[in-house]
Amino acid sequence: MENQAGMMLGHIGLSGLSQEDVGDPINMRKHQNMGQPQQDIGDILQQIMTMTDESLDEAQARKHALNCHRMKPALFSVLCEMKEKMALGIRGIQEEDGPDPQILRLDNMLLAEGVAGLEKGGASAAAAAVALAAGGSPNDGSLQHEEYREKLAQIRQMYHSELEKYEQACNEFTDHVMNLLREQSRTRPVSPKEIERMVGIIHRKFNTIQMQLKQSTCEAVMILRSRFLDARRKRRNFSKQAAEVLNEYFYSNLANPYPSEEAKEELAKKCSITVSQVSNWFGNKRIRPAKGTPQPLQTLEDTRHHVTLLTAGYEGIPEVTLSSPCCLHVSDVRQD
DNA sequence: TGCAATGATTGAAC
DNA sequence: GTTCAATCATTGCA
Repeated sequence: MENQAGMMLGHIGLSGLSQEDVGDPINMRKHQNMGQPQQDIGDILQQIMTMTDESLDEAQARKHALNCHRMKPALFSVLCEMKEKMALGIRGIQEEDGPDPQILRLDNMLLAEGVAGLEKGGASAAAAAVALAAGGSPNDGSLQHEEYREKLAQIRQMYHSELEKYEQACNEFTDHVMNLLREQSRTRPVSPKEIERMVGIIHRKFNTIQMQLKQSTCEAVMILRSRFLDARRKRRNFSKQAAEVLNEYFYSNLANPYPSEEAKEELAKKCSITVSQVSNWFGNKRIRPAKGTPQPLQTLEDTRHHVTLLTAGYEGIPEVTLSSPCCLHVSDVRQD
């Protein structure tokens, strides 16, 4: 032990210092290589090394004496400095600055999904978006919409409660470590900078845990989202009334069954479906040959042929003069 | 249960 | 961007 103390003294360059020099770190550095053993410092270290062999009371008394020793601050200051230079400098390089881009990405995603940030708006908007994507109207208050919102709220609640727990644990642990280090700094060289660095390390560790929480929350939201988006294939037939409205438009515009954007919007409103559903319906209707219903006539010749077929076998029907393609129903022709 | 009807999706063409 | 054509997947009926 004594040898170790001697080695330590030599190692940290405390040999050859006067009392005044040791009291003043600047002067101490000046004399670091001067070779004369310094009795006071030696005594202190000697006492530290032998303290473990003493009884608790004796040790406490000695500890107190050491704490009050006039050379103690100087010794700790030098030890801290050496420690800083030898060990902690390497860690300093690894310290990162600025927010982690991955955390930023996760934060943005959670914000967009309505999990992070204020509940109003975000969650509802996300739910509405999913409802729309699933083919429903955002205003229809469908069960799916409600269910999605409910599940999202559950995820949100769990996320916030876990986040709160982590933050609380982080603060508690940081306080604990800081108090511990402050306490220990009375008996071993722990500089405020080292405490600060330790706090940084703890925060980074907790940030990593937080990132994992954010990541798993994002995954949960994605799974939920895909589950509800997959429900899009679970189609519902349009109501009879909606089908009637769409058919009416289609057959009234057989010559040009391509509703304008405005017409689509109006039809969508009338049928309580989305514009894209209207587009889908017309797209399907145009290419699918309807049984027993007239199809769009592309040319004037087609229309004339159609009229000829419809009027065949009927007498007294005036000749129809056509200047453009159109569509006639049997009921249009069979009249007195 | 099989099958036709039908809403939705996808990829190519424009 | 829209439209078409092929296809998928579900619904509803006999």
